[in-house]
Amino acid sequence: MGNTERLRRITDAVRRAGSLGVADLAALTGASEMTVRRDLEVLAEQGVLERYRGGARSLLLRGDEPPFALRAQEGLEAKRRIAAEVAALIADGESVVVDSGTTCLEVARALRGRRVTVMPLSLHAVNALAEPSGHAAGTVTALLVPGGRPRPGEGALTGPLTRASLEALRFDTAVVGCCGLGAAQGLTAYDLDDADVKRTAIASARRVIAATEGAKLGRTALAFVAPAAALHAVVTDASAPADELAALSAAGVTVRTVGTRP
Amino acid sequence: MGNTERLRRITDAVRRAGSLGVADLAALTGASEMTVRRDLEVLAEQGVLERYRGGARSLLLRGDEPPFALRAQEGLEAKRRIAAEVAALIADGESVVVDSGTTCLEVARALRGRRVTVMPLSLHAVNALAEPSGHAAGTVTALLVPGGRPRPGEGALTGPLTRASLEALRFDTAVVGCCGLGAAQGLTAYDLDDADVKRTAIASARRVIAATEGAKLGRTALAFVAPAAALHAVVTDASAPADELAALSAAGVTVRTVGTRP
DNA sequence: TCTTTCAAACATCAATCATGTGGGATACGT
DNA sequence: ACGTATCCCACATGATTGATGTTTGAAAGA
Repeated sequence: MGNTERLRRITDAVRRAGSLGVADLAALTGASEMTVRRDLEVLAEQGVLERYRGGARSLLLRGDEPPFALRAQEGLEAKRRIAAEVAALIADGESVVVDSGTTCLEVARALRGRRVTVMPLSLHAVNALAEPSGHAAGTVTALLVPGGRPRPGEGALTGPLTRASLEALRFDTAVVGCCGLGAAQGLTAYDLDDADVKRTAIASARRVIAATEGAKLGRTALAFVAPAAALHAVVTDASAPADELAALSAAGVTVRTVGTRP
Repeated sequence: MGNTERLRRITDAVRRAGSLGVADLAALTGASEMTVRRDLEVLAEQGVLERYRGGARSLLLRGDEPPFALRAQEGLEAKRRIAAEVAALIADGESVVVDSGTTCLEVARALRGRRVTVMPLSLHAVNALAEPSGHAAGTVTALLVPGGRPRPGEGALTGPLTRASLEALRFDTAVVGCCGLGAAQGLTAYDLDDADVKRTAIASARRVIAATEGAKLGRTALAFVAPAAALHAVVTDASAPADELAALSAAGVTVRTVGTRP
């Protein structure tokens, strides 16, 4: 779909300006007003913006995270590389709990077909691992679904059922994503329920790997999950600030950076 | 996709004959050999049959149930009507657990957008209820995902995690499907794990509705789930044998038959 | 070795989707 | 209430995808 780029530009423009007219957006994107309207309808359904007669205003005023569908596209290449590196750290036969989020979704995809037991914490990842992996008979990846209520849009499973599912099991490895990470502030997330799930996942795993884009390093989000010392390894990309990496390393975390180029 | 019909015919022909050549199937379906080969590949991936050089042999020799994708298409109209009737029996605000199986999948679809809390016991139904219902903001249907291991193909969630999820909750209504049902033999299923889940679901609901095609009435499958008296209502279609319906009625079950014609 | 069968590559057709255009309906400002 | 700008509903068009068939070189089995 080539409309993704246009949706992104509309989202950005509206967010930057606060609100914008349909005509402005049509001029900006080069598309017709009708197309812009259809786009706005889509974005309004995703909760990105709110429509009013003549234009739209952004609902993501501040540090709110953009909707899943958009984030999943951004920096896909880097996420894939990070995911491949994480998958390489996981041995056959292991049991792994994989967090929600777009980076971890790629990790789930990278584990598809591997001889491992996986419990993904988001519906997106569940779908990525269920069935369509091909050979229905010779399926080697064992899939475990946790209970919970899916958070709208994210598909992230949360709540007491998720907690109970995690507490009933012990994993070799937990792969967690984050919204912010640093040696000083530890691992943080935007959503309180998510943070709770992450914490429980970390508690039921022997080894914890954080998978995150470099841009998240040094940032802090609302909900505290765990101190940096709770992590055994961090896999990130080359865009990560060097001082943060050094600080994490000094805190005893194994740091792995995947190149931005092949 | 118009290929469904051809897939069904190939499946039937191979099952009837035990094994068949590619040329025979091409002649039977009127399609080219290449298309038949591609179909066989698909069916082999679904575990329906096994390929060998020159043809394929059926893997569903006995009373095994055909794969989910095929069953989901058969009698869709009747299933939709049954599902609509079941949905009409459920009041707004109720919490409902919906069993796995193709008929119950339609029930889940029928509940989409209703102001109810739903816990579906299969991944297919989870996907039918998650997100793409439109308005991300004004989503009224509360979705609860049970834990468990999805049974390959079926997507039916089973095992201790599923059991634990069910035992942690109490529902107003359980909608269960079945592979066999009768006043004498009770409600039965093919799969032992499924039967266990069904039993647990029934135990944690105040009211139990069985939704099933008429053809299942009077049949018996391997695993016993519950006596007919455990059911409060049965919704089926006009193809159900009258004597079975009468016997169920006599056992104190409310019987509802939806017409085959609108 | 030779024949049959298979699968990758290309061509074709239909279906679907994205987009644009016109016209009638609708909402907002005055 | 009126007028105008805006919106949405159809329908048309171009692009993309998916299913099917044909060809052809490779591979399996006799």
